[in-house]
Amino acid sequence: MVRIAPEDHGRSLSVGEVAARSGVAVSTLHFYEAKGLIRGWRSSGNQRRYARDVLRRVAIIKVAQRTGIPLADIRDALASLPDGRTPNAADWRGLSERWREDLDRRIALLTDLRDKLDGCIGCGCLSVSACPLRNPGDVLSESGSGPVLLG
Amino acid sequence: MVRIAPEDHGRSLSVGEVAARSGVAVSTLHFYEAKGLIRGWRSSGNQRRYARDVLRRVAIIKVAQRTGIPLADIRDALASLPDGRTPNAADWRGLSERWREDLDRRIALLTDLRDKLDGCIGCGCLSVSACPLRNPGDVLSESGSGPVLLG
DNA sequence: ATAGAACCTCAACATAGATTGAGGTCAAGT
DNA sequence: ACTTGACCTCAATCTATGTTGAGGTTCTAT
Repeated sequence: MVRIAPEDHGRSLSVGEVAARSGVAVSTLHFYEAKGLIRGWRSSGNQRRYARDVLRRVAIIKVAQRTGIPLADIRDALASLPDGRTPNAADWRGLSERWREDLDRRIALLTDLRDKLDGCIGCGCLSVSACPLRNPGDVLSESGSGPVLLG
Repeated sequence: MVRIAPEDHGRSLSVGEVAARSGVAVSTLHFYEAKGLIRGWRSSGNQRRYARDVLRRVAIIKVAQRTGIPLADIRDALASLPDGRTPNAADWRGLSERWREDLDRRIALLTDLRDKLDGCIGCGCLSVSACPLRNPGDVLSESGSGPVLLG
C-alpha cells in the first residue's frame, strides 16, 4: 500500500502514485526522467518524489505522443515551461499552439497524400522525377529531411 | 559504370540500378528483399536482378511509408498483387483503396486531436478519467489492429 | 521485529527500419 | 593480366521507445 509520509501529505507523489494516477508504467516514468521529460527529487531513502505538476506533464506527453511528436521534441517543448513556478494556463496554451501548427501541417500532408493516392498509384506517373506523390513540393517540402517536428 | 549484359538489355535491373532509379540505398533494397517486400532472381554470378516492376513497387513502398504504414503491412498489401503477371492499373488501385481508408481514419484522428488540443491542454480537464483527449472514445477507438499512429 | 510491498540501479532484450563495416567475389575496361 | 567499381554475405551498430529481470534497499503495517 502506498502511504505518504505526514510531512509530504498532499505535496509530493511517489513514482508508484504517479504511475497509478497517470496510467503509465513505473519503468516508463524512470525512462522519462532519464530522458529529461520529467523532474523530481529524492527522499532521504533515495526514492523518487514528484510535485503534482508531473501528472499534467505526463498527460501532455501522452497527448503529444498520440499526435506523433517524438519524445525528444516533447522534451524540448516542455523545457520551455517556467522553471521556478508551476506552469499556468497560458504556459500550457503556448505549448498547445506550437503543436497545433505542427499538427496542421501534418494533417495537410496526409490529406494531400490521400487526394493524390488514387490518381497516382493507378496511373503511370509514379516515377521518381515526375510524380507529385514522390515529390512533395507542397507541404513541409523545404524542411530538409523528412517532417521536422517542432525543431 | 553499370553495364547491362546484352541479353538482359531493357529487361532486368541490377540492385545498383534500382537504387539509382528509385532513390533508395542498395542496403535498403537488400533489407526490403530480406523482408519480402520485393523479389528478384540471381545472375550466374549470384548478383541480384530485378524486373522493371520493382521500381513501381519501391515507389509504392515509399509513398505508403510516408503515410505512416509500417513495412509489415506494406508487405502484406503487396502480397495481394498478382503472382504471375505484372500488376495492372486495377491491381494498384486496389491497394490505393485499402490505404485510403486507413489514411482517412488517421486524418480524422489527427484532426480531432487538433480540435481538442487548445481546449484541453489549457483547461483543468486533462485527467485520466475525464478528458476527451486522454480518452479517445471517438475515431479509431475500435480499430483494433493495423497501423494506428505514426511514431 | 519482521514480512512483504514498493522502491532502487543497471543491464539486457524487444521491435521497426535501416546503415555500416569487414572480408571476399565478379565483371568490365585497358 | 590487372585494376577498379559494383556486387556478395553476415554481423554489428544505430535511434526511438520502452519492458523485463536480477540483485539489493526502504517503508509501513502488524
